[in-house]
Amino acid sequence: MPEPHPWQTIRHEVIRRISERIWPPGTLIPSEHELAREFGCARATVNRALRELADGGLLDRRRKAGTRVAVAPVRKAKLDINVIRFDVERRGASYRHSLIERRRTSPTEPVRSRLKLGHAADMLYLRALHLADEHPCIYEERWIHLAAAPEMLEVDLDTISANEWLVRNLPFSSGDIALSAANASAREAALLETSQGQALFVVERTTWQGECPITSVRMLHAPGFRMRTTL
Amino acid sequence: MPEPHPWQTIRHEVIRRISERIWPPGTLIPSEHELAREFGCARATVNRALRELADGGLLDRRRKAGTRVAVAPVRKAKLDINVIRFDVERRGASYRHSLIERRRTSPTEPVRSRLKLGHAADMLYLRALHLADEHPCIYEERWIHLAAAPEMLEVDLDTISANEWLVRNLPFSSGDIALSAANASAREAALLETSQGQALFVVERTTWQGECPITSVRMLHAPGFRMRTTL
DNA sequence: AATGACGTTATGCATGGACATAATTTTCCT
DNA sequence: AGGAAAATTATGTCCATGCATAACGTCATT
Repeated sequence: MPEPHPWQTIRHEVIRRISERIWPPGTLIPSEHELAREFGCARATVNRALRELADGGLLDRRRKAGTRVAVAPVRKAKLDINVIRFDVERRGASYRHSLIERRRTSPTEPVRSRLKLGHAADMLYLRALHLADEHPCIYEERWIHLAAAPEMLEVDLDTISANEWLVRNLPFSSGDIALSAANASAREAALLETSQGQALFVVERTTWQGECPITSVRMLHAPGFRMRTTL
Repeated sequence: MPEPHPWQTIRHEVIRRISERIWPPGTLIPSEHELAREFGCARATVNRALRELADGGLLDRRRKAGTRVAVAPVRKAKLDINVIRFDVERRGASYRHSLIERRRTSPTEPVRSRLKLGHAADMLYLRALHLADEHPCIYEERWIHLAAAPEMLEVDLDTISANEWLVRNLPFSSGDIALSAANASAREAALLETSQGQALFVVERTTWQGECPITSVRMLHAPGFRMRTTL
């Protein structure tokens, strides 16, 4: 068995002491100096281990005050936001996507406010369906800010999905995501081959390049979809 | 304005070069040695910056092969999993929770398989409502493995929610989360003061201490709930 | 008793050097 | 030509040390 690196060993040992209540929640744990002496390593190595745990929410660290086991841990779960095609293909299904509508227009008021655009703007409005093994799995409605992505007008959206083109060509610097649930409208139900009123998992995402909004999308997942993660 | 630390400056500069397509997706960026020379700092400092970006999915790093700008970035969004009471109180509402049912029993088959328990086990089954300003915001159904948390039998669940007690007293080492959407049953609708069939946001969470399952919970959020995060 | 200055202390970050590891490239042998 | 072995190289990690910074405690002053 290959021996793990020291900082991983330390991290694991700290987790053990916390989960076995050797260091119950709220405990002030030994300083980096003391732990470095205990584990026979440099302080930087202890720091690396403790910093990772603090990032994960298991420890609270403050200068001078020391390091405490978090009392009410705000655990951080990492969600992987992937290109839809990859998710589908990883499940062993064939991927296809189909454009339903493509219109060059001005955004409606709610979209403008979501993108923090005060004025009207030249945008592309898309509606598309993502299919796994020819069954619809996601229906998306998307606004694309043409000032941020003028090349989008030339892209053949039957070959590549807007999402994938954007991700490949406009690596964004920030974005926000909202997850919620909504009842399917009659139109949405028809597209997703389900019935009106069916509960759908909704992902809304807006991405920015610095101050400039790029795209805002609302994705409705077919019934049965579950987003999983670990913590 | 206080000047940020060198590694943050470097991280930011790398993000800039990626988002402005100075280094388009797929580019092999300079080695740590070269960047260290360029920024006039130690290689470890560059390493810290690049490692963070690779963790976030913006860079792909491989020994010898070098560091590339991710082609199809799997962006990582961090979800904060908090104690419900905090979320409610942070919104400026008063929090209360109310126990609906408390039963000591054996788990049903689906619960057993979710907890990876082959045999029957002594468990506590709880149903409870979380209220914000006296309006229901979450209805939860929870199973607690008494072998892992025997003290749970003594806890006054009108004073503290099961979730909060567990989080404070049994810091867990791992867990998994599934997010989905479901239509409200008649009973669920009544509890959440909504109508049957309403789309609800569902969070299912199972936590473990090493190999030993602690608790499995299904939380139904009242209509309008949105889980937000950034990336 | 409240306030403010100051020393102490634990974490945060940086440095420069080193060795480890993985993967590519080159060389050498068959 | 084909394949094995060795050199190369970029990242991964570690160490010892040092300074920077935030915050707690103490003690003197108002």
